[in-house]
Amino acid sequence: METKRNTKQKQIILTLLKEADKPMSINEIYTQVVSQLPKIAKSTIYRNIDSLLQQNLIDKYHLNDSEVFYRIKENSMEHKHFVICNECKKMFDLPLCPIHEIEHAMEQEGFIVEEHQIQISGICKNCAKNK
Amino acid sequence: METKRNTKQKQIILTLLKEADKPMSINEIYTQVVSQLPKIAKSTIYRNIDSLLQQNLIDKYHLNDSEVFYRIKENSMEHKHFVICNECKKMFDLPLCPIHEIEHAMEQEGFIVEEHQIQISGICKNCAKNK
DNA sequence: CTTGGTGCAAAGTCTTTGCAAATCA
DNA sequence: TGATTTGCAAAGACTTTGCACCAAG
Repeated sequence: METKRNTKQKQIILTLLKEADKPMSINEIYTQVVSQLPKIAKSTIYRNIDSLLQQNLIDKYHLNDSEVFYRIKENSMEHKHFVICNECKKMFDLPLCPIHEIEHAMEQEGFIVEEHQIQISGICKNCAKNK
Repeated sequence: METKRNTKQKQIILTLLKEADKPMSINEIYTQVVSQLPKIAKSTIYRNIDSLLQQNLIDKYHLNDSEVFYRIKENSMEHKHFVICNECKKMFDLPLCPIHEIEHAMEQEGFIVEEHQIQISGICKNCAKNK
């Protein structure tokens, strides 16, 4: 089994994702990290993100139809989904997760659910107001 | 307002998606269409898919973490989601949609839901059996 | 006819990979 | 020290665009 080293680059990325606690794109991550580590390569971001995905420390999301986001995993007790505003692109927590009941129904039919994601988009309160 | 022509290429793509009635990737679409129209360019597929999305005749999905799929829209009465098997990559219909109740809750908080998608993946009955 | 669509090739994006040098353990 | 990770540059994969020609309305 391969060993995962704890490099400065990886620590910074992980800390960033922890403190953001919201989904971030590769570019957002890169821009932030560059300010602390000016010489970091984008490929290092990609490689560390892959590594963190393998280590199950982060999740991957498609929150709108073209961008990929990554977010720190919760204490496994907290289960979170997100909603994105099509106007301001801000993300909001989804207050509840309606999948579990469905999972139950599906597992009775023999399908083993491993992962699920929900994507909801629309217009947030604030943007709706300013229209 | 721009006019949308009904070209042979577009008709073939639309018919293909209608008959498949499951999400297809650009490559799947291309491979199928080429057998009927050997000279078609992949860019024509992309452009027609964009056009069909604009016309609201098809939907775009990310059903696994890297591929994009397109599927014909239902008679607007039928509202469908899909489940994908991580083993055989087959897709199955999701029997019900649990989003509407959430939408309601969200709209009471001022968020206007425009779109939603659900992605569930796991192991289907058949693949689980063969393990 | 007139305008939008097509095929082709080239250009853009985003992501991955090869490699020598650097760094962690 | 020994092996993984880094930065850089180059290669890949996927998607978009420019343009001359074609075809739908």
